[in-house]
Amino acid sequence: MTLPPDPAPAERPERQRLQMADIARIAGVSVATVSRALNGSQEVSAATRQRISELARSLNYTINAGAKNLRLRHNKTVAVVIPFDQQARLHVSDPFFLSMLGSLADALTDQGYDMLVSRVDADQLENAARAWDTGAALGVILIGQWHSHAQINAMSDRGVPLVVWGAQVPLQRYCSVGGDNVAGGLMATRHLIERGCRRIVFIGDPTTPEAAQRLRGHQQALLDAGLPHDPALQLHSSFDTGQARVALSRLIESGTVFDAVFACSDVLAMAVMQTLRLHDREVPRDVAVVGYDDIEWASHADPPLTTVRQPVAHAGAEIVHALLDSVAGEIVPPRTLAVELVVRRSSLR
Amino acid sequence: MTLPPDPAPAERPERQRLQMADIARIAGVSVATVSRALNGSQEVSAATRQRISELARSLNYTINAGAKNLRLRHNKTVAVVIPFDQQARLHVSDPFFLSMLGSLADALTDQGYDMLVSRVDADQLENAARAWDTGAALGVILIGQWHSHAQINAMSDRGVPLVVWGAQVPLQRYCSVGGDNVAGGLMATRHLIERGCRRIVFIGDPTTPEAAQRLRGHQQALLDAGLPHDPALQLHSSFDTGQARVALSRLIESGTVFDAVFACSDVLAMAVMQTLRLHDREVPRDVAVVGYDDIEWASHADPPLTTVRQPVAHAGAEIVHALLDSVAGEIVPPRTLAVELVVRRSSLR
DNA sequence: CTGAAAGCGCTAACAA
DNA sequence: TTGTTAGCGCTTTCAG
Repeated sequence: MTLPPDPAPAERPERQRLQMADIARIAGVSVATVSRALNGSQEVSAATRQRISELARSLNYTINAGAKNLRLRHNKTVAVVIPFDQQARLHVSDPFFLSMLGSLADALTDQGYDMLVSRVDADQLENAARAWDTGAALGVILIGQWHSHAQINAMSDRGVPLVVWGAQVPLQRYCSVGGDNVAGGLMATRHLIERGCRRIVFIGDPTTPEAAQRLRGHQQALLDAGLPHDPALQLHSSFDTGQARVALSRLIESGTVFDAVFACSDVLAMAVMQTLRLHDREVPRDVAVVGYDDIEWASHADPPLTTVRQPVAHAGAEIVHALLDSVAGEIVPPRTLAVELVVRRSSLR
Repeated sequence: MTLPPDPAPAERPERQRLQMADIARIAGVSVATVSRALNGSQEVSAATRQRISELARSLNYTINAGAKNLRLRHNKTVAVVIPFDQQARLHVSDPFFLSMLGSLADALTDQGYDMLVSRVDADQLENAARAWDTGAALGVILIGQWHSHAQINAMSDRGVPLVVWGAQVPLQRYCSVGGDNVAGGLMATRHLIERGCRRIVFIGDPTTPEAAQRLRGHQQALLDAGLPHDPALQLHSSFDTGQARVALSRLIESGTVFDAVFACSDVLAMAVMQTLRLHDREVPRDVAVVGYDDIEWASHADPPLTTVRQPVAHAGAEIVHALLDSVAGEIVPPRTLAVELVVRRSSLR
């Protein structure tokens, strides 16, 4: 009337891993005592606690997290999902996202949480909650909101604890943490104007909230300086550098005059600089260039790239914090982090 | 004599997530039936199976993975650990490692596995097995072996299912999957020699197994061509570009003559090209440069970088395969993957 | 201070 | 075909 599913002693799938009962037996105590000892309970005598801890350590025994979580009805892992846009071809490979991942890993590790990473097609963002639905993670961090605003709202409404790195947008019912994109765009363009640039190309994909805000800042800076906004100078390009190259080449070939480019990411800026060189435009003499993100490569570029620095290291901690709070049931307001203009040679003319 | 730890109905930590019992109640069947239905058992009538599946889907219910794993005594997540060397300052941020991560994510997802990512200090690599010890993961993938050969052997001896991306070295008791570093070094240097280079600088850290093998290939190529091996041309630099810059600058300032550089990574090669430019050496006219990895940036560099391509996409699948096999108890032999020289402008003189 | 026993959410004999 | 029930590895009341 039971189910000893281990009749043949040769059939066990993944034995060898010891469990609490094993070390209890070896130590000659009950599992309850081992549990208490390993969890540092004061109820157990210091001596046995010590003895059991050492035994466990020497045997490389660690409490089975799954069972513990099940019993305690909680868990210590958070899901980080990288939306992966087929079209934009922006995979995990953008250095900015990579560094974000690193930053999150650090913040999570600091707090004793594990990080479950997955990529999900940006068109099916509802899959992002899978790790939560299955109980594998206590919450979800989304890197970038892309075009999925509505789906994210839906997940949030369903009660999925959720924080997204991205822009703060109207009607958002989830917590976002992001850089101050409007200020970033403003700073970048204002700087260019101060360096004497008058016809500044903007390149990015304003259908994403972040780029849209950067564009807004850009336009504001033009307005502030009394400069006209020429639509011909606004180049649409997703984060894919191929598009950027084509768009910029076309612009140059069309004979349109411009003396600066503000790109929505450093990767884009790199493509811009290469394209300019291809067309014998020298940076910064002929065209000043400003990027966005301040990835490590930016300072080593040739010429070193002026860019808007996103507070990546800080962001990781901030995001994790927000998620943990929202798991605890708090209503966490969106947060906008200050960004900073880092001036290097690419914009000095 | 029991433990209803939910006396106050307002105290429950993270309720709201439904469980099998809930949907069983709603569907008016037993949990066993739900379980069977959701697992696609043939024992349950097609009608109820359908009904229950739809109910679950509409309620966003998903089987709790932790409980299922506990009961089934297995799990579907693998740990990917990125050794993180304080000294080499090589974090997750090297694009090569990033793309490796992406490749693993894809391969794992394809097979229905989750990916738990952690960084561990390369000096305390024994922590890499934590996810396995706690039962959180069924195996561990290590990206790079660095200097921790012995510790990896130890983990493997302990029975931790383990695959490392890296070089195949003598006395290794774990499975490694890696590019053919000797061949890579050979191809790179032979190519340089064919282009007429005679004094070729090698830059890398030969205390890591991978770089050591690339150096071996490099030396072999020199030997094959009857060229002398000048120790002065062998520059030690970890993957940190700062070291590379300093070392190369010194070499130049010392007046040592050279006409090519073979760098152990593309990131290093980038630093090399910048340093050369700083010293008014033109690439490839004055100095030909070959890198290693073929990260995305390489083809967009200025000039585009000749490099040894590592089969990243393929590697992810290969590694996952090896790990799964070794979890299944097979003895998986190390595997060396073919690499390929991609000739671009940086070496054409 | 320690042990016995119940049960976290699930699966699979076994019985009906 | 479906329900009943035991138990995966752990924590924690309650009794000793």
